[in-house]
Amino acid sequence: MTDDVTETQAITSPVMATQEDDSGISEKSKILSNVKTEINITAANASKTKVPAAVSTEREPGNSLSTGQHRPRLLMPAGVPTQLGQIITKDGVVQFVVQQQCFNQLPSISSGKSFSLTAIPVSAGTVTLSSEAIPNNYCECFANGEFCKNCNCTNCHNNIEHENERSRAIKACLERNPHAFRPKIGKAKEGNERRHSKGCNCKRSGCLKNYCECYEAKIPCTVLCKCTNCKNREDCLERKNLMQLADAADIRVKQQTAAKSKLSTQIDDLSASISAKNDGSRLPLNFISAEVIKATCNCLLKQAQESEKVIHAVNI
DNA sequence: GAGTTTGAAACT
DNA sequence: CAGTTTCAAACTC
Ligand SMILES: [Zn+2]
Ligand SMILES: [Zn+2]
Ligand SMILES: [Zn+2]
Repeated sequence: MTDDVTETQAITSPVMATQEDDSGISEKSKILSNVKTEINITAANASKTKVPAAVSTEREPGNSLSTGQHRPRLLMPAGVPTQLGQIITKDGVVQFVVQQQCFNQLPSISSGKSFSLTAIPVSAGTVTLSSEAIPNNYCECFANGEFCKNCNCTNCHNNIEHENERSRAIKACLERNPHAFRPKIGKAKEGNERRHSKGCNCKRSGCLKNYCECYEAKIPCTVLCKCTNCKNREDCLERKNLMQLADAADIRVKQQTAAKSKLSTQIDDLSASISAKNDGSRLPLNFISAEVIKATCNCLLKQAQESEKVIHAVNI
């Protein structure tokens, strides 16, 4: 019963007492932070929940290197509070502020909006929360401005059934941070090149791995970047080589795919011809003869040789 | 799949 | 503004 969901007014008065003006979340955040430090929560439990994010989702149709899957990189907008999952004491009970799932939104305390609480009994001193007691309030689907698809969020409201609620949440996020939901990396505007709006701060990747937001977006580092040992500047040889290699790999993949489909059709033709020869009275097995095996082997050999050629070309 | 590396965002 | 912490994605084996 201790995990029950209770109602809002359980929140301690100190939180309410301080501020009535609607001026800002930052005030609330401060207050909540103070509460947090008082409780002395172990670090692992203080689940900071991240907030709507401008995600660099611009995905250029043509250049799907490797998987083509872009990590939905979080470019956290400043000015958006991150105090979801706050823990508040009351009568020896730790309460965890939960919010409507998947809206990446700060529960509004002073406005008295209703949200649920998970209550966990606590002895004095440090508190340990089980991880399942901490709901995941951050949802990447929402951050992407999308409806929830295959995320394992519970009690999800980020769907068409809750359209009103959802658009309210979006609006609220945009009010706090006008840049929320806005892809911060690329705008391929005519004339000027697209670039990272803030630049990266890479130290160890040389900006040649997807850890680097610039590299991930396939753009060179700029003067805005504060990276060390950068090998992703416009004029950098390493960058150019890598790009070349990537292109070559891309070509290779395409050619292999083409070869595969060719082989596949050839096999289909073969089996069709077998069927044609088989007038119904005899088993097809009889026609897997030396002739057929030879033809198949030739196909495979041809494909192998082509792949070899391509790999050779790449290595030059 | 487990374990490590990495850097953005948050926080101080 | 710099140093620290956090944490999930990228990466490695
Ligand atoms: Zn970088
Ligand atoms: Zn950069
Ligand atoms: Zn760089």
